[in-house]
Amino acid sequence: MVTLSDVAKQANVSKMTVSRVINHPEQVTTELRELVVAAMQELNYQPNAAAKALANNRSNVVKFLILEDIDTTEPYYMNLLFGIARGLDKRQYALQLITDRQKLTAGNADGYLITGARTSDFPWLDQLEKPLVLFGENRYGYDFIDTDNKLGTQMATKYALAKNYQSIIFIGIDVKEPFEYSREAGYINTLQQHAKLPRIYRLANHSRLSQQYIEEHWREFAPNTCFICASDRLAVGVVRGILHEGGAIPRDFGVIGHDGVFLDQVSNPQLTTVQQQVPELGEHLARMLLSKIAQSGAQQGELLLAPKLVTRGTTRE
Amino acid sequence: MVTLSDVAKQANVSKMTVSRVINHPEQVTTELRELVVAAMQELNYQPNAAAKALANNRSNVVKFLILEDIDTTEPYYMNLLFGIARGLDKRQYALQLITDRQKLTAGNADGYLITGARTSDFPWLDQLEKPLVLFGENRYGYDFIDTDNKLGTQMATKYALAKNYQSIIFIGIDVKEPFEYSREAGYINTLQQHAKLPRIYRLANHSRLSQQYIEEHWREFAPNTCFICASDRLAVGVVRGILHEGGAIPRDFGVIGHDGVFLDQVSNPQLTTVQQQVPELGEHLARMLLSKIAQSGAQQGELLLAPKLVTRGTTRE
DNA sequence: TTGTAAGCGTTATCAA
DNA sequence: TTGATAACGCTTACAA
Repeated sequence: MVTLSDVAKQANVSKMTVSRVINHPEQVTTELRELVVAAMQELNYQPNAAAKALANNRSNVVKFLILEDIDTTEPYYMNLLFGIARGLDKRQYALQLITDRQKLTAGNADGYLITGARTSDFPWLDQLEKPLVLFGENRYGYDFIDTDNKLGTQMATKYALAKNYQSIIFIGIDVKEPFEYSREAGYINTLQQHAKLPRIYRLANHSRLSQQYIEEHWREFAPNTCFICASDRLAVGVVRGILHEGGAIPRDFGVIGHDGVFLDQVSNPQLTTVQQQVPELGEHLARMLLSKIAQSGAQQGELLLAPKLVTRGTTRE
Repeated sequence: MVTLSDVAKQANVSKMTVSRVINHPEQVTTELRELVVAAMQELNYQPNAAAKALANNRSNVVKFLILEDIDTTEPYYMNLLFGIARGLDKRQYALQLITDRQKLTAGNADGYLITGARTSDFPWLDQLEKPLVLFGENRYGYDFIDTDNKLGTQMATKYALAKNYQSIIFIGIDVKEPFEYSREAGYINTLQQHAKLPRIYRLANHSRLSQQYIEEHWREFAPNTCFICASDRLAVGVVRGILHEGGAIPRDFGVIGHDGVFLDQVSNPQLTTVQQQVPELGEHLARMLLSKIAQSGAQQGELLLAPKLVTRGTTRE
């Protein structure tokens, strides 16, 4: 294994000069810096993360806690995880996946990424001693990153209006969480701007339930209606319900989902959906946490990433 | 931060005794050991992974390389990842996710977990200097863990026969990989034992293709046929094709998938499928790699985990 | 600007 | 069986 000392010898300088070239290059003269850089390349020097971590009183590990039930976690998290991994990689950070909150404080970590946190979790979040970034909106001042949920449903609703669907109905998820409020708000705002009355139904997030709902209330839905759904799961059920009742998609009925991960593509027809930029969200999560760690816990604020409206088979051309 | 020294003081012993209690407890007398354990608990001692790693010339990091295209990786890997995480956690190991093989040897790691490796990858795998375990069958002597693919299709085929489907057709994935050969072998064996002739069709792994295939060859399939599919994707397409042609599932046509992750449940009707024990596979992967690391790279052999046949709506009661 | 020395928390080695 | 010492590779603090 090539160490700092090896590089130092090769470049005829002290270990410290090599260390400075890596961490504070501006403190080193250009000639020495170039000598050292050349030596590092020649020897293919790979810094030892453990030694660095020990000297810095760090662990170079970040924990990712998923509070939602795994069985229900759709493919979504896979993409998020890859984004996080990409963000951590650049700084040689590794990841620990946690599903049991008890294990969060066991072992070492420099900070925490937490998803699925609800209001009831905030008390124990406050007890944590390491920097923390949430994935998902909250209104209590925790740093977070999320999709711009409001913008997403605004885009979807505007699109449905532009495609001349007369009646626009929102199928929401029956939870009292900020992401759902934001999605509903985007829908309501846009309708109001067009002097239309909102119609919102809320269901647990299962395709079976939304399918059943559509079938049972079929007579209430006139042709020329578009359903804006708070998830692709709900959207898939709505599509099935409409097809089961003999409705024509996309001619008489439009359906727009939300999330845009996997399910939208395997469904038939493929869903028009508000696609979250999941890997990018993950990468920003990692970046925000690392910079919070570097700034010894300083507040980072919030970051909303714009989603993309992907138009496919469940809305008019 | 509580260190070994703190515990040592508290217990009135030397650091080394504390270290031994942790790593070689059999070398310490019972009384001292109890004293030390008590002190560790009282102070809530958490070993410093970085220091341990440095002293052991380890990194306490394992890299997980995914060679397949992420976009096509279904939810499957999420579960695998959680299994791996669980296996690593117990020994305070952290994970780095890699999708770019170039990055595998950048930075530090004590070993590699690799999935999606094909024969063409073996040359560069041989160049790797750290212990390595593959996820997925291979016949070149690399240590690996996989589902017992042959057993899975045997179970599926026997079940179809037991349910009195007369004709049993295999819809395979059109790749030349051991897992596919094993799945086909399980099907062929079982049919031969029942003096029936195998019928195998191979397609790329997309539901659209299998649906299309069924529709285009519909007249070739007599009622009382069961399709054994090499993936849930293919199975979902087969179901759609049958329904589209007006076939009755499960009365006249049975469909059995393979994998049992997510897709089987969101499909309608829910699939009968050969369900892989994915989190367990992940946990065993981690365990095998850690023990290989501990044994400085000793051969670990192969491990096949039995899948479960989950019977649902696409086969007869 | 560069180098020296000490220390981060742990473990292996060797001596008692 | 237990303890003192040195070492792992790096960085901070201080000296030159």
